[in-house]
Amino acid sequence: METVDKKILLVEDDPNFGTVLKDYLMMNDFDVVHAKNGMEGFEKFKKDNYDLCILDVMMPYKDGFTLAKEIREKNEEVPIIFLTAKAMKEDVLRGYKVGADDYLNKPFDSEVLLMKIKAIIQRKGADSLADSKEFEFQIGNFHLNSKLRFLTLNDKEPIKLSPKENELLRLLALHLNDLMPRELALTKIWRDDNYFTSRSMDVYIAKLRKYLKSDENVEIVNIHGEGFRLLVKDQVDF
Amino acid sequence: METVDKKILLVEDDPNFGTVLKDYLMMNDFDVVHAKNGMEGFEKFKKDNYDLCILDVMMPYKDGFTLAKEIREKNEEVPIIFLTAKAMKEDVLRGYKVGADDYLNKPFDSEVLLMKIKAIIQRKGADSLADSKEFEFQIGNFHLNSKLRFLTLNDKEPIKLSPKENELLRLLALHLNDLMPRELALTKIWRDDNYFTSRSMDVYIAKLRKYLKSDENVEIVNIHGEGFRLLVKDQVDF
DNA sequence: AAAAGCGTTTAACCAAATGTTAACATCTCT
DNA sequence: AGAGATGTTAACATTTGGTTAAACGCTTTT
Repeated sequence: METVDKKILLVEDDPNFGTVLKDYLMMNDFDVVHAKNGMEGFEKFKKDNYDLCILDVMMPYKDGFTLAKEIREKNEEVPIIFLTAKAMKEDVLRGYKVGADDYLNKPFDSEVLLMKIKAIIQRKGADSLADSKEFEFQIGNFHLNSKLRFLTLNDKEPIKLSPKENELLRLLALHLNDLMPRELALTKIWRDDNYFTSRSMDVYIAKLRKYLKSDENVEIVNIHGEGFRLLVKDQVDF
Repeated sequence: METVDKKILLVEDDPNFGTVLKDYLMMNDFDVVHAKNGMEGFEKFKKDNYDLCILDVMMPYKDGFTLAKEIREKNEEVPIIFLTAKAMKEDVLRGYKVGADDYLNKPFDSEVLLMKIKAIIQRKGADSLADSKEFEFQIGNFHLNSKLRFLTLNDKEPIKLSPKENELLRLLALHLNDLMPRELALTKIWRDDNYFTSRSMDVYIAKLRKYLKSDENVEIVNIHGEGFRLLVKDQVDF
């Protein structure tokens, strides 16, 4: 699933600490944008989509809480972790009130931060893709580029997909290992849910199965009366 | 779904601390089940469905990490918070590795814990609102995914359930250890309460019993003239 | 303009999954 | 004991899905 590195917004005014932390996170395969204060942090936040925000509490011009509140107004979902030097109880409570996901006291262990980041992103990650404009998917050993309508297995010659094949596989990939309801595909792709469109969809499922057959760990399974499930066996986590 | 209190499993061997914490949480409108050790905690976990687990790390017989791992095998979703007296880095990392959602060092501020609990439960709730997380159940050693219509026992091959089997088991699980009235299933699932639907339901009860037979601690008992009760017995208690 | 290529739909047939009913055995309550 | 409720199994009916191939419509090629 992890086609693209997770994007982190780091807002930290201490240039030394900020740079070290940024480098450390980048070494661990995160895509980090570093803002030097609350203002800049908010500007950067508005310009891009982040998977996580790490905010220093004590900052000039605009403190971490205020920034968090502004971020929450724009986006209720994005996880927020606070960094703070002082561990005042009031601060901690205030942090959770503005919707923090976690809280870390400086100095902290970088490995611990990393674990927290992974834990938090992993939990959030699952369904945030649901409506995004993602067009690249990893499906077992396959790679689907649904913009170019290519399905590639390792270094084999890419399979060209027809528009319907592509849309259907993309919908399945968006619900990877989960149910993709029949009705969803019919309304989204065929724009009509009746006997014939449903039969047509089955024909396309058969076509996709034929393509996917060359990786035995990938399978489209039917859930009778409900829909289909694009299943990837033998999954490895990071 | 009804607005029922959130159910918390608290596993803490220190009787004083455990009781105080339980009372505090209950005062704050949580439904708390208190287990005195890891074994008991796991038994309790299997017998019911919880919104959150709070596990002490240092416990006799079975420590919090081991317990967390067992819980994770049964349920990948339920949030876990660790309590620990010592704040060893290795422990913290180990906790996150087994899928912790948070970590607290004793002594901690109860208000902070409350905030964390609320943040975590809220976060989970938001994530799963899209497809309403009301479809995963723990039934003894079984795990029911009523969205994918799977009934899984430990690492065995999942049993595929038919729509009616699934709906019926789900209704029973919603009333775990409690009466599930005949009439409820008939009106909700069969949409008609007559002689034939009632016989049909009995056929499905028989099918479910056959599936559930492989865990002798799980049983569907009849309450003559009233309905059925999905019962999870305890195996160990000390 | 006819032929060929392509994506899609329709049709037909078969296989699998699901649900209902009937028949009979057993249990529970009075 | 006896009536009604429940348990179990199997036959049967129905619904849904899988597959193949032909038909259709559209665009490009000859």
